[in-house]
Amino acid sequence: MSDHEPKDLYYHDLFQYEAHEHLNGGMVSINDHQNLQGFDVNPSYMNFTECSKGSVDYNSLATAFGLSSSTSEALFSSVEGNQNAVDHLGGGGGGGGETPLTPNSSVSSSSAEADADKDCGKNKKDRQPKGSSEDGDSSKKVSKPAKKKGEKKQKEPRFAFMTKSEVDHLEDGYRWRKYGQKAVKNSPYPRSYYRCTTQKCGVKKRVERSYEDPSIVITTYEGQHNHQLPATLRGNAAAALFPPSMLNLSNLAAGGPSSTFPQELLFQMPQYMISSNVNQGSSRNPNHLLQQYQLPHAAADQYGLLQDFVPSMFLKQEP
DNA sequence: CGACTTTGACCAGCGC
DNA sequence: GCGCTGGTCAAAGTCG
Repeated sequence: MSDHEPKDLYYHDLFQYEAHEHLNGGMVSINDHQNLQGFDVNPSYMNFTECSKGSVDYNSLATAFGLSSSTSEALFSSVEGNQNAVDHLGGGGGGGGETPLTPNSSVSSSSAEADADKDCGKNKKDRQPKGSSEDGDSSKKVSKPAKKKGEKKQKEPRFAFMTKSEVDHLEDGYRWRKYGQKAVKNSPYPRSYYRCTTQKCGVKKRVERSYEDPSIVITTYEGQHNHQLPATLRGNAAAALFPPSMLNLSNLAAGGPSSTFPQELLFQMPQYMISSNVNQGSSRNPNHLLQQYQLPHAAADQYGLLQDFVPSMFLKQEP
Protein backbone atom coordinates (compact mmCIF):
# COMPACT_ATOMS: atom_id res chain seq x y z
CA MET A 1 0.00 0.00 0.00
CA SER A 2 2.86 2.26 0.50
CA ASP A 3 3.79 2.18 -3.08
CA HIS A 4 2.70 0.70 -6.29
CA GLU A 5 5.24 -2.01 -6.59
CA PRO A 6 3.52 -4.54 -4.47
CA LYS A 7 0.46 -3.97 -6.49
CA ASP A 8 2.30 -4.90 -9.56
CA LEU A 9 3.16 -8.13 -8.05
CA TYR A 10 -0.33 -9.11 -7.62
CA TYR A 11 -0.77 -10.95 -10.77
CA HIS A 12 2.36 -12.84 -10.30
CA ASP A 13 1.47 -13.79 -6.87
CA LEU A 14 -2.04 -14.48 -7.66
CA PHE A 15 -0.87 -17.37 -9.64
CA GLN A 16 2.40 -18.20 -8.18
CA TYR A 17 1.19 -18.33 -4.69
CA GLU A 18 -1.52 -20.70 -5.37
CA ALA A 19 -0.14 -23.33 -3.13
CA HIS A 20 0.92 -20.71 -0.77
CA GLU A 21 -2.47 -19.27 -0.59
CA HIS A 22 -3.84 -22.62 -0.01
CA LEU A 23 -1.68 -23.05 2.93
CA ASN A 24 -2.49 -19.69 4.23
CA GLY A 25 -6.09 -19.93 3.64
CA GLY A 26 -5.97 -17.07 1.29
CA MET A 27 -7.33 -18.76 -1.70
CA VAL A 28 -10.09 -21.08 -2.41
CA SER A 29 -9.89 -23.41 -5.27
CA ILE A 30 -12.96 -24.58 -6.91
CA ASN A 31 -11.99 -27.29 -9.18
CA ASP A 32 -13.49 -29.00 -12.03
CA HIS A 33 -12.00 -31.22 -14.57
CA GLN A 34 -14.14 -29.84 -17.23
CA ASN A 35 -13.23 -26.97 -19.33
CA LEU A 36 -15.60 -24.24 -20.01
CA GLN A 37 -16.74 -24.42 -23.50
CA GLY A 38 -15.22 -21.72 -25.52
CA PHE A 39 -13.40 -20.36 -22.59
CA ASP A 40 -10.76 -22.93 -22.52
CA VAL A 41 -10.53 -22.15 -18.95
CA ASN A 42 -7.22 -22.76 -17.53
CA PRO A 43 -6.25 -23.10 -14.03
CA SER A 44 -8.03 -20.53 -12.19
CA TYR A 45 -8.83 -20.37 -8.63
CA MET A 46 -11.50 -19.38 -6.38
CA ASN A 47 -10.14 -16.92 -4.03
CA PHE A 48 -12.47 -16.05 -1.29
CA THR A 49 -9.85 -14.11 0.41
CA GLU A 50 -12.28 -12.57 2.69
CA CYS A 51 -14.28 -15.53 3.60
CA SER A 52 -11.37 -17.72 3.99
CA LYS A 53 -9.33 -15.97 6.58
CA GLY A 54 -7.77 -19.27 7.10
CA SER A 55 -10.87 -20.76 8.50
CA VAL A 56 -12.51 -22.12 5.46
CA ASP A 57 -12.27 -25.57 4.17
CA TYR A 58 -11.84 -24.92 0.53
CA ASN A 59 -12.38 -28.44 -0.41
CA SER A 60 -15.60 -28.34 1.37
CA LEU A 61 -16.56 -25.31 -0.52
CA ALA A 62 -15.62 -26.89 -3.74
CA THR A 63 -17.46 -29.97 -2.82
CA ALA A 64 -20.46 -27.97 -1.92
CA PHE A 65 -20.50 -26.68 -5.42
CA GLY A 66 -20.07 -30.03 -6.88
CA LEU A 67 -16.55 -29.52 -7.89
CA SER A 68 -13.75 -31.87 -7.69
CA SER A 69 -10.46 -30.75 -6.46
CA SER A 70 -7.65 -31.51 -8.74
CA THR A 71 -7.62 -28.81 -11.30
CA SER A 72 -8.98 -25.43 -10.81
CA GLU A 73 -11.41 -23.79 -13.04
CA ALA A 74 -11.98 -20.28 -12.15
CA LEU A 75 -10.57 -17.91 -9.75
CA PHE A 76 -12.92 -16.12 -7.58
CA SER A 77 -11.83 -13.53 -5.26
CA SER A 78 -14.00 -12.06 -2.71
CA VAL A 79 -12.70 -8.62 -2.51
CA GLU A 80 -15.74 -7.26 -0.94
CA GLY A 81 -15.34 -4.02 0.68
CA ASN A 82 -11.67 -4.18 0.78
CA GLN A 83 -10.08 -1.69 -1.39
CA ASN A 84 -6.78 -3.35 -1.21
CA ALA A 85 -8.13 -6.62 -2.14
CA VAL A 86 -10.03 -5.12 -4.93
CA ASP A 87 -7.21 -3.15 -6.17
CA HIS A 88 -4.90 -5.98 -6.40
CA LEU A 89 -7.24 -7.40 -8.88
CA GLY A 90 -7.63 -4.21 -10.63
CA GLY A 91 -3.97 -3.93 -11.11
CA GLY A 92 -3.86 -1.17 -8.63
CA GLY A 93 -4.15 -2.95 -5.40
CA GLY A 94 -1.61 -3.77 -2.86
CA GLY A 95 -2.96 -6.71 -1.03
CA GLY A 96 -1.72 -9.59 -2.98
CA GLY A 97 1.78 -8.69 -3.73
CA GLU A 98 4.56 -9.66 -1.53
CA THR A 99 2.27 -10.20 1.27
CA PRO A 100 0.51 -13.46 1.03
CA LEU A 101 -3.10 -13.42 1.88
CA THR A 102 -2.60 -14.49 5.35
CA PRO A 103 -5.26 -14.00 7.88
CA ASN A 104 -3.36 -10.99 8.97
CA SER A 105 -2.92 -9.55 5.60
CA SER A 106 -4.60 -6.43 4.49
CA VAL A 107 -7.21 -8.48 2.79
CA SER A 108 -8.59 -9.71 5.97
CA SER A 109 -10.83 -6.85 6.80
CA SER A 110 -14.46 -7.35 6.19
CA SER A 111 -16.76 -4.69 5.01
CA ALA A 112 -19.75 -6.68 5.95
CA GLU A 113 -18.63 -6.62 9.48
CA ALA A 114 -16.63 -3.53 9.89
CA ASP A 115 -17.87 -1.42 7.11
CA ALA A 116 -21.48 -2.20 7.25
CA ASP A 117 -22.23 1.42 7.34
CA LYS A 118 -25.70 0.61 6.30
CA ASP A 119 -25.58 3.44 3.92
CA CYS A 120 -26.52 1.33 1.06
CA GLY A 121 -26.72 4.30 -1.19
CA LYS A 122 -24.12 4.54 -3.79
CA ASN A 123 -22.03 7.42 -2.88
CA LYS A 124 -20.83 8.36 -6.21
CA LYS A 125 -23.94 7.39 -7.90
CA ASP A 126 -25.89 9.42 -5.50
CA ARG A 127 -24.33 12.40 -6.92
CA GLN A 128 -26.89 14.85 -7.97
CA PRO A 129 -27.48 14.44 -11.60
CA LYS A 130 -26.36 17.58 -13.12
CA GLY A 131 -29.43 17.89 -15.15
CA SER A 132 -31.51 17.93 -12.08
CA SER A 133 -29.70 20.77 -10.51
CA GLU A 134 -31.59 23.95 -10.69
CA ASP A 135 -28.66 26.23 -10.74
CA GLY A 136 -27.55 24.60 -13.90
CA ASP A 137 -24.07 25.66 -13.21
CA SER A 138 -22.65 23.09 -15.48
CA SER A 139 -19.25 24.54 -15.75
CA LYS A 140 -18.19 21.22 -14.36
CA LYS A 141 -19.27 18.00 -15.77
CA VAL A 142 -19.86 16.36 -12.52
CA SER A 143 -21.51 18.06 -9.66
CA LYS A 144 -20.13 17.46 -6.29
CA PRO A 145 -21.87 14.99 -4.17
CA ALA A 146 -23.06 16.37 -0.94
CA LYS A 147 -20.90 13.98 0.82
CA LYS A 148 -19.86 14.22 4.35
CA LYS A 149 -16.28 14.28 5.13
CA GLY A 150 -15.80 11.08 6.94
CA GLU A 151 -18.18 9.29 4.73
CA LYS A 152 -16.54 6.49 2.95
CA LYS A 153 -17.38 4.93 -0.25
CA GLN A 154 -19.99 2.36 -0.04
CA LYS A 155 -18.54 -1.05 -0.14
CA GLU A 156 -20.51 -3.57 -1.99
CA PRO A 157 -19.75 -7.21 -1.92
CA ARG A 158 -17.36 -7.97 -4.66
CA PHE A 159 -16.29 -11.01 -6.44
CA ALA A 160 -13.50 -11.32 -8.84
CA PHE A 161 -12.67 -14.24 -10.93
CA MET A 162 -10.41 -14.98 -13.77
CA THR A 163 -11.42 -16.57 -16.95
CA LYS A 164 -9.32 -17.51 -19.83
CA SER A 165 -11.11 -16.02 -22.70
CA GLU A 166 -10.46 -14.11 -25.83
CA VAL A 167 -13.37 -11.84 -25.32
CA ASP A 168 -13.26 -9.26 -22.64
CA HIS A 169 -16.86 -9.03 -21.84
CA LEU A 170 -18.12 -12.44 -20.99
CA GLU A 171 -21.75 -13.01 -21.42
CA ASP A 172 -23.26 -13.96 -18.14
CA GLY A 173 -26.88 -13.66 -18.87
CA TYR A 174 -27.30 -10.20 -17.55
CA ARG A 175 -27.37 -7.09 -19.58
CA TRP A 176 -24.61 -4.66 -19.02
CA ARG A 177 -23.94 -1.19 -20.17
CA LYS A 178 -20.47 0.02 -20.45
CA TYR A 179 -20.04 3.32 -18.75
CA GLY A 180 -16.36 3.79 -18.69
CA GLN A 181 -13.00 2.60 -19.63
CA LYS A 182 -9.72 3.44 -18.10
CA ALA A 183 -6.17 2.61 -18.74
CA VAL A 184 -4.75 0.68 -15.91
CA LYS A 185 -1.44 1.56 -14.54
CA ASN A 186 1.27 -0.87 -15.44
CA SER A 187 -1.01 -2.69 -17.72
CA PRO A 188 -1.36 -2.26 -21.43
CA TYR A 189 -4.92 -3.37 -21.23
CA PRO A 190 -7.67 -1.00 -20.31
CA ARG A 191 -10.23 -1.70 -17.69
CA SER A 192 -13.83 -1.51 -18.67
CA TYR A 193 -16.64 -0.59 -16.37
CA TYR A 194 -20.06 -2.04 -16.80
CA ARG A 195 -23.30 -1.48 -15.02
CA CYS A 196 -26.32 -3.70 -15.00
CA THR A 197 -28.91 -2.11 -17.21
CA THR A 198 -31.76 -3.30 -15.13
CA GLN A 199 -33.37 -0.51 -13.26
CA LYS A 200 -32.74 -0.40 -9.57
CA CYS A 201 -29.99 -2.87 -9.99
CA GLY A 202 -26.78 -1.24 -9.09
CA VAL A 203 -24.55 -4.14 -9.84
CA LYS A 204 -21.38 -3.18 -11.52
CA LYS A 205 -18.55 -5.08 -12.91
CA ARG A 206 -15.10 -4.35 -14.08
CA VAL A 207 -13.42 -6.24 -16.79
CA GLU A 208 -9.78 -6.19 -17.49
CA ARG A 209 -7.08 -8.39 -18.79
CA SER A 210 -4.22 -9.65 -16.87
CA TYR A 211 -1.11 -8.13 -18.19
CA GLU A 212 0.74 -11.20 -17.12
CA ASP A 213 -1.42 -13.42 -19.18
CA PRO A 214 -3.45 -11.48 -21.70
CA SER A 215 -5.58 -14.48 -22.31
CA ILE A 216 -6.95 -14.15 -18.85
CA VAL A 217 -9.85 -11.87 -18.25
CA ILE A 218 -10.37 -10.62 -14.76
CA THR A 219 -13.93 -9.81 -14.00
CA THR A 220 -14.89 -8.16 -10.79
CA TYR A 221 -18.50 -7.97 -9.81
CA GLU A 222 -19.71 -5.50 -7.31
CA GLY A 223 -23.05 -5.71 -5.70
CA GLN A 224 -25.85 -8.13 -6.01
CA HIS A 225 -28.48 -8.40 -8.62
CA ASN A 226 -31.89 -7.78 -7.21
CA HIS A 227 -33.61 -9.25 -10.18
CA GLN A 228 -33.61 -12.32 -12.26
CA LEU A 229 -31.80 -12.84 -15.43
CA PRO A 230 -33.36 -10.99 -18.28
CA ALA A 231 -35.85 -13.32 -19.83
CA THR A 232 -34.51 -12.84 -23.28
CA LEU A 233 -31.08 -13.81 -22.26
CA ARG A 234 -31.78 -16.21 -19.58
CA GLY A 235 -30.70 -19.64 -20.36
CA ASN A 236 -29.48 -18.83 -23.76
CA ALA A 237 -26.33 -17.27 -22.67
CA ALA A 238 -25.60 -19.76 -20.03
CA ALA A 239 -26.49 -22.62 -22.23
CA ALA A 240 -24.37 -21.26 -24.98
CA LEU A 241 -21.45 -20.67 -22.79
CA PHE A 242 -21.44 -23.61 -20.56
CA PRO A 243 -21.03 -27.17 -21.38
CA PRO A 244 -23.04 -29.82 -19.70
CA SER A 245 -20.37 -30.21 -17.15
CA MET A 246 -20.73 -26.68 -16.09
CA LEU A 247 -24.42 -26.93 -16.11
CA ASN A 248 -24.09 -29.93 -13.98
CA LEU A 249 -22.24 -27.85 -11.60
CA SER A 250 -24.94 -25.32 -11.69
CA ASN A 251 -27.58 -27.90 -11.35
CA LEU A 252 -25.84 -29.25 -8.43
CA ALA A 253 -25.88 -25.94 -6.81
CA ALA A 254 -29.33 -25.22 -7.95
CA GLY A 255 -30.83 -28.52 -7.21
CA GLY A 256 -32.70 -28.19 -10.40
CA PRO A 257 -32.46 -28.20 -14.11
CA SER A 258 -32.07 -24.53 -14.54
CA SER A 259 -28.77 -23.63 -15.99
CA THR A 260 -26.84 -21.00 -14.26
CA PHE A 261 -23.67 -19.24 -14.84
CA PRO A 262 -21.01 -19.53 -12.24
CA GLN A 263 -21.08 -15.85 -11.84
CA GLU A 264 -24.69 -16.00 -11.26
CA LEU A 265 -24.05 -18.73 -8.88
CA LEU A 266 -21.83 -16.42 -7.03
CA PHE A 267 -24.56 -13.96 -6.73
CA GLN A 268 -27.17 -16.43 -5.93
CA MET A 269 -25.15 -17.90 -3.23
CA PRO A 270 -25.18 -14.69 -1.34
CA GLN A 271 -28.81 -14.31 -1.98
CA TYR A 272 -29.36 -17.72 -0.80
CA MET A 273 -27.53 -16.92 2.30
CA ILE A 274 -29.24 -13.67 2.64
CA SER A 275 -32.64 -15.09 2.31
CA SER A 276 -32.94 -16.32 5.80
CA ASN A 277 -31.96 -13.03 7.22
CA VAL A 278 -33.19 -10.49 4.88
CA ASN A 279 -36.05 -11.85 3.02
CA GLN A 280 -38.73 -11.18 5.47
CA GLY A 281 -41.00 -8.53 4.26
CA SER A 282 -38.89 -7.68 1.33
CA SER A 283 -41.33 -7.51 -1.46
CA ARG A 284 -38.94 -6.06 -3.91
CA ASN A 285 -36.40 -8.71 -3.79
CA PRO A 286 -37.53 -11.59 -5.92
CA ASN A 287 -36.37 -14.13 -3.52
CA HIS A 288 -38.26 -16.90 -5.08
CA LEU A 289 -35.03 -17.10 -6.92
CA LEU A 290 -33.51 -18.33 -3.82
CA GLN A 291 -35.44 -21.45 -3.99
CA GLN A 292 -33.87 -22.20 -7.27
CA TYR A 293 -30.48 -22.21 -5.82
CA GLN A 294 -30.83 -24.35 -2.86
CA LEU A 295 -27.80 -26.33 -2.25
CA PRO A 296 -28.09 -29.93 -3.11
CA HIS A 297 -28.59 -32.49 -0.49
CA ALA A 298 -25.17 -33.82 -1.22
CA ALA A 299 -23.81 -30.50 -0.27
CA ALA A 300 -26.02 -30.02 2.67
CA ASP A 301 -23.32 -31.23 4.90
CA GLN A 302 -21.01 -28.70 3.53
CA TYR A 303 -23.52 -26.00 3.80
CA GLY A 304 -22.70 -25.67 7.37
CA LEU A 305 -19.23 -24.83 6.37
CA LEU A 306 -20.47 -22.36 3.90
CA GLN A 307 -22.47 -20.75 6.54
CA ASP A 308 -19.37 -20.34 8.51
CA PHE A 309 -17.76 -18.05 6.08
CA VAL A 310 -20.44 -16.77 3.87
CA PRO A 311 -22.41 -14.53 6.12
CA SER A 312 -19.72 -12.12 6.98
CA MET A 313 -18.92 -11.52 3.42
CA PHE A 314 -22.17 -12.00 1.68
CA LEU A 315 -24.77 -10.82 3.99
CA LYS A 316 -25.84 -7.44 2.99
CA GLN A 317 -26.92 -5.45 5.90
CA GLU A 318 -30.51 -4.72 5.45
CA PRO A 319 -31.53 -1.31 6.60
C1' DC B 1 -35.14 5.92 -32.67
C1' DG B 2 -33.62 3.60 -28.78
C1' DA B 3 -29.91 1.14 -26.81
C1' DC B 4 -25.31 0.84 -26.43
C1' DT B 5 -20.28 2.22 -26.87
C1' DT B 6 -16.62 5.51 -26.99
C1' DT B 7 -14.07 8.99 -24.99
C1' DG B 8 -12.52 13.03 -22.63
C1' DA B 9 -13.13 15.35 -18.44
C1' DC B 10 -14.07 15.58 -13.65
C1' DC B 11 -13.88 14.00 -8.88
C1' DA B 12 -12.34 11.46 -4.71
C1' DG B 13 -9.02 8.92 -2.27
C1' DC B 14 -4.48 8.06 -1.15
C1' DG B 15 0.49 8.40 -0.73
C1' DC B 16 4.34 11.38 -0.62
C1' DG C 1 -0.71 20.63 -0.76
C1' DC C 2 0.36 18.15 -4.87
C1' DG C 3 0.27 14.56 -8.02
C1' DC C 4 -1.21 10.08 -9.30
C1' DT C 5 -4.70 6.76 -10.02
C1' DG C 6 -9.17 4.67 -10.03
C1' DG C 7 -13.93 5.42 -10.74
C1' DT C 8 -17.74 7.86 -12.83
C1' DC C 9 -20.27 11.01 -15.74
C1' DA C 10 -22.30 12.43 -19.93
C1' DA C 11 -22.03 14.15 -24.69
C1' DA C 12 -21.21 12.37 -29.01
C1' DG C 13 -20.96 8.65 -31.99
C1' DT C 14 -22.38 4.01 -33.58
C1' DC C 15 -25.36 0.25 -34.48
C1' DG C 16 -29.44 -2.51 -35.41
